[in-house]
Amino acid sequence: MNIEQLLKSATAAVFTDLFGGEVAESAITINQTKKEFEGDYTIVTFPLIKVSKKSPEETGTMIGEALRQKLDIVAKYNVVKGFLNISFTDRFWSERLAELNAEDFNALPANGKKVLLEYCSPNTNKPLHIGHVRNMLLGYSMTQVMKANGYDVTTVSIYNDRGIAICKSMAAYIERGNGATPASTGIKGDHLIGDYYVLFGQIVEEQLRAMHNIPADQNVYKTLGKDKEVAEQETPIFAKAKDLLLKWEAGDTETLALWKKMNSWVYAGYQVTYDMMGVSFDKDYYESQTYTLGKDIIDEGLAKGVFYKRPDGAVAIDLTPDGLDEKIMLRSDGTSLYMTQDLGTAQVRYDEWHMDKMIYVVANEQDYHFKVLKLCLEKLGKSWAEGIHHLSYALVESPTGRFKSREGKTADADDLIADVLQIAEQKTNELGKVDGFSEAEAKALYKTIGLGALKYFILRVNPYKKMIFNTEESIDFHGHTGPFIQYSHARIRSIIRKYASDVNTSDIHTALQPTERELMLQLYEYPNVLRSAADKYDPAEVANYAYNIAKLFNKFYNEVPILTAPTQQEKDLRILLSKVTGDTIRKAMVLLGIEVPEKM
RNA sequence: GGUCCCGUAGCUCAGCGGAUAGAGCAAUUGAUUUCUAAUCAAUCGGCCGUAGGUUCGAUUCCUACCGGGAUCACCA
Repeated sequence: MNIEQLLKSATAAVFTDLFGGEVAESAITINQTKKEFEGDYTIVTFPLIKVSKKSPEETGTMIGEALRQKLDIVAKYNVVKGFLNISFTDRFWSERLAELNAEDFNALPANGKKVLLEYCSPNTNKPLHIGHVRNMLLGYSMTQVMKANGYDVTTVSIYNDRGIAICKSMAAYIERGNGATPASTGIKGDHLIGDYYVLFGQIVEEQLRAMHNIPADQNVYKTLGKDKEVAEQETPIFAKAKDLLLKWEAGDTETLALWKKMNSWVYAGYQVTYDMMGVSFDKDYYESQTYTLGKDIIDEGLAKGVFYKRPDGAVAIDLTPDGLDEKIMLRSDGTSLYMTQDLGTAQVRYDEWHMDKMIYVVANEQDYHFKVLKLCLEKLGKSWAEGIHHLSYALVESPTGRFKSREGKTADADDLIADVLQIAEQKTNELGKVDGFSEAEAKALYKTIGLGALKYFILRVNPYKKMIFNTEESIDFHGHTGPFIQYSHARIRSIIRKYASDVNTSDIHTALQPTERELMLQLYEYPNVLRSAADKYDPAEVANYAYNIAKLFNKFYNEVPILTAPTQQEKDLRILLSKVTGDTIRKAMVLLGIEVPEKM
């Protein structure tokens, strides 16, 4: 039952009876009643007075009285200015509780729609950083949210495994690697390759210093008056990287072997991080296999007159009528661009999956790219293009500004995770929370809590807003945090364990305390939150909801005796309410990829 | 310069047409013979960037401006 819809229809019907005129249901706004007023739901009567021709108070009172008579679930009402506050009966809420327990609101029914969701998609020349963490959390959570909304979701990732970047790592490795491997150095594969990427930059600098006699205390690029990207091109090491790129493209066996070996180390390294984060993909794509895609689409676009060939031979599209610019689709030498590949890859994916929606979880610096991508596909007449959605997320910043890829340990995903786990362990021990736990159980708990803190800290922020990542705060376990919610769940489970007998799940009738009503009302909102999170592509809505439920429960827990309730009926009801609350917290947290412990 | 995104408490964030704008952190105080105090309750803290407009009603929608960021490559 959708209560708000029911109230709307009833209000519209009652309104016509009372005042004659019709009122559109869309003109009726229904909100949850604000805390400081009595009531469950509030009907705003201001918009209705034009037709009712009575004051807001009078209109509200008349509708309230009519609703009370018409619907036996309405216990009482009160009117404050243009607000009609409706209270449902205790019986009504008790029935909802039994209904919540019986129905599995974790998933809305399957809707037969297919979603392809791409996320993570790293460049294989460096380890994952905090931006990827936000990406993975959003991608994973969005996957769960869409599934819970009845979509059939397939997750994919595309590895940018070729190009000049990886060749730089390779060049540095050949120069100074001495055959190092992850096994020989004990360094995680992706970090090892990342180290050589960093080393490449250092070699460039060394060589430039030598070439131009720049003393060690002077900045190379400032002295040269050139950007790094320009200056590096004159160095031998860059020439080597470039040569590797050409050899790679020519299919040189030795180059390909090294490239494969180094990439395999990276993937093994990533896998460790993925496992820790709990993410996985149904299918991996590799740029080395897709980078030539899209030529067909270019031809198609030319044939359809959507694209045109410029005098210099490049293929372009004029998007100035759409407020954008002229965009090159294919280089004058006929080779692919990022856009070319993405057009091609999108088509290939559609041919394979026939998805209704394709969600790309990619940082907001690519907003323009995805706007162009979608627009091009639409102009090419691809009906499926409208299902494309760029889930854009903003930068994660450190309290002192932007995280630079090479400065500060906190930007690195693995370091971040390690920090959070270490602090979770320390704090959990300090509080004696693992007394009586086996070593394995304790370890599992540290992980649950540490990752819960990290994941929640990032997911609770709306994706398109840039967020400040403060390590101190991310591992805070008080207040609006993952561990607070986990703790609430553990408390609930503790009560259920102590209760020891089967929970009475029948429809229990007893007078309700205000906190009980409030909690029930919020629990009943769960499916709405699910829908909204999917519609807005925003897991933060689920995160904030879980917090609100946990907070309400703790209030209830402190105010009302559960196991020692005065009557059996009250006890039964409170146990059931606790159980449903715990279930709801768990379901919501599962959508965020956060585990919830039985004890902590 | 064009386009897009963001400006809400000291800090981190909710709210995005409705009532006296909410949480958490920080600061101060109180609650444990009682179901896990990683809890609860209370105090303190706001011209919702600024100025106009639309509306019965604007933090929320529109316009302009001011701050911050991104983007406008035959890079990815």
